[in-house]
Amino acid sequence: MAQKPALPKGTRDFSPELMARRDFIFNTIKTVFKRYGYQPIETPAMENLSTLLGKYGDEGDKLLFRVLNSGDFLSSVKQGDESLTAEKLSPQISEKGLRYDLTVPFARFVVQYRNELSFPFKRYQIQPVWRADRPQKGRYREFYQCDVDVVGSNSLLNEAELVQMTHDIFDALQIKVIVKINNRKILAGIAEYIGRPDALIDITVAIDKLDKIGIEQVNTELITKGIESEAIEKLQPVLFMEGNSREKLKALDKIIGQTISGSKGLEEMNLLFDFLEIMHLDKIAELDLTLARGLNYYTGAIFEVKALDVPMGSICGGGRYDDLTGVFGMPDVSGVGISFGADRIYDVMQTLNLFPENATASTQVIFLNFGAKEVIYCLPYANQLRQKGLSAEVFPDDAKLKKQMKYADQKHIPLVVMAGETEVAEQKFTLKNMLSGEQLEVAADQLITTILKIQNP
RNA sequence: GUGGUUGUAGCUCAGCUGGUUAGAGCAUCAGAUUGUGGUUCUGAGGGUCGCGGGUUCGAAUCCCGUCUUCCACCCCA
Repeated sequence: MAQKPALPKGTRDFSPELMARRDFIFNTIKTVFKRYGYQPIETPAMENLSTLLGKYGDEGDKLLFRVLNSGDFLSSVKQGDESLTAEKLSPQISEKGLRYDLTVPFARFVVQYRNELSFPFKRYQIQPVWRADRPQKGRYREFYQCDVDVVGSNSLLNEAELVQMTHDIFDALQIKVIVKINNRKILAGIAEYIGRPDALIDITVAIDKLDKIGIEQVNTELITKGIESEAIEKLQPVLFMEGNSREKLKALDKIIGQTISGSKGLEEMNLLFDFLEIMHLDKIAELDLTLARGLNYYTGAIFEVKALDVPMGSICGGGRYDDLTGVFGMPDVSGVGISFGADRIYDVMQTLNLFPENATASTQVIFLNFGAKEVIYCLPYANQLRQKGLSAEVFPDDAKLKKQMKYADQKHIPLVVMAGETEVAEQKFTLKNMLSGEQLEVAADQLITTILKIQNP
């Protein structure tokens, strides 16, 4: 019985054409990562739920894909008197989950191999992650992240380097971006200043929506979260703050300069912008106090990158986490990193038509098949081309020339080599340029040099 | 998780207030062209109308459920 082929919700296939473009993105990103001394690692698609749960907040826990235990996973389930809920059943039948991001598995990795790594440890990691979210524009259930992180260094130079790599990558991809930067310590200082340090998360999440829903709705949300009106009143000058990054930092100093975390955060940001100015990166980076970022583990700088010419969620995000390795038993190791969302970058480049034309070309030369004897005549020459570094193929079947030509045409193969009875007898080949349609005859011993000349003029 | 939306050939879509045998374009394959693609002409194949149930003499069409698509919220790359 034939079944309809289909994919799980929110997942996609990638054809050769798509892969050529995706590889273009991955290669660009990788090249930059390596240029700054980062080394690749990979971790499994699955992690134990114990390493995943509780790292991303309640929302994140809900979005984790859980993997059922193998075998008769129900046999050991203990059912009490109370009714069975998914929440109670889940830990009994599932102990593994698909990774939700690359940062937490990396933290696990660092702790596990701490004695073999030399710090600061700089790694990059390009792998898919899974989230059981509802798919929509730019949001998938399986997508690739390209993470760069450095752990074991507190220096703000690392933050500056991440911004610089971000600049290099999007410059190479020709996407115009703005890097928004904020600092959790500043946010904490603000929460402290208005007298609600406990409500940091609620406050930042509400502020994060400022440019989306406006000041009044933000204030409404703060009220529903139980923030007193005097506190909201004290918050207003921060929300209305204007000027460039430096001016904002200066103005903030008057407001939260006295708070412990606030002053620390301001100090960090001033130093970071010093670096960015020296590196001439202050044009693409800006301080954005409304940037909150949900991931719970960030403690210092936070980043988000948005494409300027396309309305789309962030294509890149990251920040500093002072104690992510702490939960795995390795305290006081600070890390900072950023993650590039390859799939969203793809969507941005697709809408802006930024992919280079020749990204799909693969085979450079094809030998048509005129029959058994003729193929034997061609085979050594195809091999010689491959040894010279050209990609060459020989059509496997003795099909009609029309079909073989059509194959070459649709695969965008620029050069076709033909050898039938006549060519074999006269020890030559017929070369056809598929772009111009021109044909020329070449002596067999001249074939390789002629093709090389055409391919690398 | 909440609200809305979509589903007809491989793809993009027509298909009227329910009424004979569900259509088009593109794509595929074959031929015109026995050693020549991208243009043209001719022909052919391809459908449980997402799936399940209901209403009806009769359902692609109306109703319910379910899955899927896309969108908004939540959250996020």
